[in-house]
Amino acid sequence: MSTSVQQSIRESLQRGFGSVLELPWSDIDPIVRKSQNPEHGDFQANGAMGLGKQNGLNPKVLAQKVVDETDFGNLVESAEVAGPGFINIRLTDEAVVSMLHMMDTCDLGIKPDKDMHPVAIDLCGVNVAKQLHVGHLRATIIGDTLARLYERFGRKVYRENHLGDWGLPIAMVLERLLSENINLDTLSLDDLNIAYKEAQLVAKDDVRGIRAANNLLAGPHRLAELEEQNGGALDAQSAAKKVLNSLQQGDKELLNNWQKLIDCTMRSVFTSLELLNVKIGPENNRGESFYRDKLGGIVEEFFDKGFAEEDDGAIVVRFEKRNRPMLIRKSDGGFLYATTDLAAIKFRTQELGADRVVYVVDARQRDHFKDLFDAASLMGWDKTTDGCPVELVHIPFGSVLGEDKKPLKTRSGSNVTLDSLLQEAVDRGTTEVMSRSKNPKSPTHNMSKEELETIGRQIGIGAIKYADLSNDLVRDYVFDMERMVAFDGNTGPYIQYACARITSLIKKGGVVDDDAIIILHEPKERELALQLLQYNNVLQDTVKHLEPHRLCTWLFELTETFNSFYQSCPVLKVECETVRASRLKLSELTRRVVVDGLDILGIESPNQM
RNA sequence: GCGCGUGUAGCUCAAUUGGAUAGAGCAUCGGCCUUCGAAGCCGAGGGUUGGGGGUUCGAGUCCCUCCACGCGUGCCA
Repeated sequence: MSTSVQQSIRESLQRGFGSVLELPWSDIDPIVRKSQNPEHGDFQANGAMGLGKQNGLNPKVLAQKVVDETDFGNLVESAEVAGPGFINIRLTDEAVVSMLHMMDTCDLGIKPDKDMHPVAIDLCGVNVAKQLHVGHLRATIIGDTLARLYERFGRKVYRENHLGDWGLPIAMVLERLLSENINLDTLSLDDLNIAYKEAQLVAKDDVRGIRAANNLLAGPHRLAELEEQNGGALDAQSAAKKVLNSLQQGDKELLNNWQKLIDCTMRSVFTSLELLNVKIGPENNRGESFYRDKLGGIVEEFFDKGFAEEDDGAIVVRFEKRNRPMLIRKSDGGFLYATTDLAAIKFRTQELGADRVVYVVDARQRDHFKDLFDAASLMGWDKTTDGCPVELVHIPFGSVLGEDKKPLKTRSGSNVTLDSLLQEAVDRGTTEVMSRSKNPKSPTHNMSKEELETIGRQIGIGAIKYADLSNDLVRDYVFDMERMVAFDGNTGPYIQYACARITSLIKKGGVVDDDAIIILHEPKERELALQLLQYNNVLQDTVKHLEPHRLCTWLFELTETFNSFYQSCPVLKVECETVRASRLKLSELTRRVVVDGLDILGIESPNQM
């Protein structure tokens, strides 16, 4: 028997439908779902309506025949036909108990994926000389969570931090700093950031761009951006090009200085990433500079295969299904980010051997990834070298908005840095924990300041991450710190709190008996058991759609279900020893699942709070 | 102009990808602490799913058409 309830029911019904319809059972989808309404049983099968129609049978008659024919073993207590042809199924308590015991292993019933190819995830997207801001928040934590999810299924994951560490922007910063004789060894990221902005301001002579954008009726966002860049000193730009040229020639001293900019940036970045509790370190750095010597070859390859052509001095790749071409080389011979991305996609599929490449990049770059993926498949990089088809996926996430529903800015109108955001969340979490610990009844009452700060940090960071991951990724969301760190409602702290209560309950109850038998007499016990059995399904669903909010919603439901159970079913105070052991075991299983689920979301589970 | 996306309760969001009476949480109102952590539990009110057509046993979900907002739109990343 499989630990996935749904799978077991599905297989039984596949055989049932197969025998009634005289069709190969493996082709049949009985569409088994968890029932929304408890009155309709534990699960329902919706397949009879469609299959009846396809085979010229009355769906209700078909459903009844299937119910009569299907051998559910000891799994099902009742299977009834309702409405236009729903099959409502209620499981036997014995089956629920037995599957729950099977889930009670160290992997919690999650079996490794059969696919042994690695997964590459493009995430974070740091730019050298630029401070992390809210925009990086999503690319980082969504990417890290997807990585953890794949790892939970035993997949090897390459977290690819595709640094913006090469090209004209960096050369401009470097040129500017060197020309002002600034000591690169004592530089702070703030200094760098200022230099970056100044360099951007002076070096971009983009009047033509504004005119073109006006003609094209570009959005206000883009226009503002272009106007900001206007101001044009061409000599600054040519000086920067000289620096870039020397860098590309391999000038030792210059490269040495360039490395200092990267080191300075990454020192600060890794401090933030560590606070964020994401598994991204120096080993994940593989930025634009890594691909710098491959770009010419990439363009050559497109030429060789006849997919590239010259147009107005630039090199473009054209696609049959749309007019918009992809530029892979500028008319001045320089390369673009598209070229680097092509080199990266080739590396990831052909050298790393990934059969899934996931790009966690904001939704505004949809068109770019369409082009990129189509170009990659023209070149045959949509298959690994051992012939496995590669899935290229862009996760287009929405923007983080302020209260005014515009991209989040500080009061003065500048970008909100990630550090300031995280610090505020940590402060709020810590304040709450501290104030709660003043209560003599609180388990945190006698804790040291350091311990309380640790918990405050776990809560604050967990709040931000949960708020981000718990809604549909493609949508923009309004950043509301107040709501995120609230301890009631669908928030990270609510789940952490529920988990802390279970932990302390178990601690108080002494040892959990591994051999205890689970007993389901009370409706709330059964409800909790059924919810726990969904874990496998939810994780598979989450990894299939790459939508963390599915896991979030389910975890919230699980903790709600537990709290409800806990309210009506005494655990430690129940008289009957076997019931006590059973409820303790249910609690322990819940705790382990919540901790595991939160860990996939990159959220810590404090024992007290 | 063209392309892409979004629109669900006062607010913030779900809806098992076409399934049964559209569900949660905040907020509001009403109950439950001398009993395992009340950061909790139980209950109530609140909806023309942006509008209008269509497809079918069944549509928030698919198709068409309007509307509103956002984003993108050839040498930035």
